[in-house]
Amino acid sequence: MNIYDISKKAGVSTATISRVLNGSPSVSEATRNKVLKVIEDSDYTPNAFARSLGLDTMKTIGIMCTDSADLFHANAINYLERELRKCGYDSLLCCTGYELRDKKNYMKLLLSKRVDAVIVIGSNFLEAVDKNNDYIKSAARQIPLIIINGYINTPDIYGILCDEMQAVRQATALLLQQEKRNILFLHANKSLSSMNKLKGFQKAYEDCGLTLQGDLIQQCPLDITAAKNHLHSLKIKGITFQAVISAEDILAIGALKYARDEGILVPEELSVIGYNNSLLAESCEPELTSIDNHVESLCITAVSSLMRVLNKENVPAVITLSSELIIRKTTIE
Amino acid sequence: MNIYDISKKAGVSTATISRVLNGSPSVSEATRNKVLKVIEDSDYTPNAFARSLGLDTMKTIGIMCTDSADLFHANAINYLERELRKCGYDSLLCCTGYELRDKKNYMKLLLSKRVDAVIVIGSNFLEAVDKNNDYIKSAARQIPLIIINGYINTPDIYGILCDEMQAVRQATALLLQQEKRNILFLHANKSLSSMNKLKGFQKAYEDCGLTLQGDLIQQCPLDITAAKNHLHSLKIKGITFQAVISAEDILAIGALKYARDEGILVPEELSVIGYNNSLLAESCEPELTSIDNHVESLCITAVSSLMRVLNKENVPAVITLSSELIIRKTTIE
DNA sequence: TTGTAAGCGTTATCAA
DNA sequence: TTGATAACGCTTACAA
Repeated sequence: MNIYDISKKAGVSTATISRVLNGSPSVSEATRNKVLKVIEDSDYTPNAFARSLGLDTMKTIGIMCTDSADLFHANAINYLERELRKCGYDSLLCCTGYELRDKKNYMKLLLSKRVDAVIVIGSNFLEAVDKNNDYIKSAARQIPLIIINGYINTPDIYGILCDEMQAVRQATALLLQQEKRNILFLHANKSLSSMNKLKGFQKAYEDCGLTLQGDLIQQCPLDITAAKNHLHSLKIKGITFQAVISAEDILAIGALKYARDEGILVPEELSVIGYNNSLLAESCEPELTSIDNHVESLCITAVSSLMRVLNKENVPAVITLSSELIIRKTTIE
Repeated sequence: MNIYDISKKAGVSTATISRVLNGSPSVSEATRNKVLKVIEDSDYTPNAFARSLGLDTMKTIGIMCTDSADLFHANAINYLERELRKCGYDSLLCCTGYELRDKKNYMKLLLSKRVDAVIVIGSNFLEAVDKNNDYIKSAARQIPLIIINGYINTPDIYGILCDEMQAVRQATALLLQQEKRNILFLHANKSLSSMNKLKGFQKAYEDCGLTLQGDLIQQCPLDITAAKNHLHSLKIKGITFQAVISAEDILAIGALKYARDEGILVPEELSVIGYNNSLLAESCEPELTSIDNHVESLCITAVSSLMRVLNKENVPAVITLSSELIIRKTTIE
């Protein structure tokens, strides 16, 4: 059942059918009704492919993330999909995993599907080695490209960021003020996002004129048990710390588990601050002080920026939203 | 830049370009290399719309869920996307929210985009009132339709289920054996999934010949604090219970928070069992005994069933995987 | 092994 | 207000 069939049945041309379908004003009321009636009776659905071919758009935005099961990503996907839908766009989701090769392939795929734009959920997505992000730059030459929580300095790439560096800097400063001199910074990877947080951590030490010992910066897998065990092993090595700031809530949970194992009191003997203010932060015990990066705002801003880019309006290359420290029970007042 | 441009540059016909692009064996090595070289140099990407128009498929599967931020859904989306990709399919994601009206619209939208099939993530998606699922039945007449963790008894709908009823029945039986006579069943909605779990709960009581008091079945919003407060209010009303089984981990976490508030010992005075075995179950304290519904297996099975349906192979209407009780620290041995 | 040309189902331009 | 028809870019049956 296609537009020709309908045109025959209705006794008008395909052009007129198309006009009715697209709400063109230049169709007489009588014709319109006649056509609508026929369409109704035939339960005909226009072929989106043919339509896309002519218009060269499918009204679809590609969303790339490493892992949709990660809580931050899961929330972002949810908000993005909702906002895009409001604007009449579908979301083609790509969970690339962590391999650069796969990320590149997914990007190629999205381009070949001729999505109207790509939104990259940048945390854990961008590589710290700049050259490894070249494929993103090259994609941006073809279609609008928005990065959430990340930025690559290239024309045609728009970054919607939250100020991770500043957030960690303030959180660290808070702990230093409380005379916690040995703070452990725990991260899971060398993503741009992690490195920004680390910078904030280091700056806070500089701000106070304190020297930061190298062994207080630690990396471990993104997993509760891995984080817990990592801290145990540090303790055995004799590395001491009175606080932990982690780049992810999940690592902070590991720190809480470690403290419980060792009988260390939280927050009195060990303060812990997580990042993301995810559901995990409310689930654990004691409830976790965590940095909220305002996912929802990031996503809403990303979509509205994207719409302006698509409309050829002028959009700032970088928009930075502030983060917020949510104080719960793993830090002292 | 289209196939004609490439064909001119390479000095061969568009048919040959197409053959090279699609890996047809009937192209000479020399021609193939020449064409590939030209394609490379021109950084040409085939137009997926034109291709889809001819083939009448975009190799895209629609995924519908209520809320991708829910941990079960987030995991399912991740696994589904990964498995579909392996089979060469993209995923068009729809997070519909909980309104029936919206669900219907999303389904219409997917159909008009001519996806090759739809996978519905059923938990919280299917309505308990059968008639409200009619739009799904009607969609199934047009394209293959797979429901994960849900089933509608209609030809052309395939259900990949985990045995929620049995799982809850066994978990309840375990508690009853431990002389916990008043078990509270806590659920967040009247979805088919919740109702199945409830049935298992009731059956376990029947199995033991015990009568279940109506006020031990409780509903509250899907939220830690809401669950906690709900239990507080029950206590005030004088409703007593020695165990909680919840239809979602998040409600179980609320129960743990309640116990902590009240100084009730878990698991000695109150046993708690969650559902989903999500990350939350490992994050809380004490760590939560929870029913694992094997999301990954569900998704892998769903995709492989779907591929068979697409190949017109014979596929059972219902596949049920067993669930598994993961014992942690909120139940006694 | 390669080329020609029809066909996929729309939309848009131009003419009536 | 309506119709005829080219155009969108690819695949494929058939011919060479």
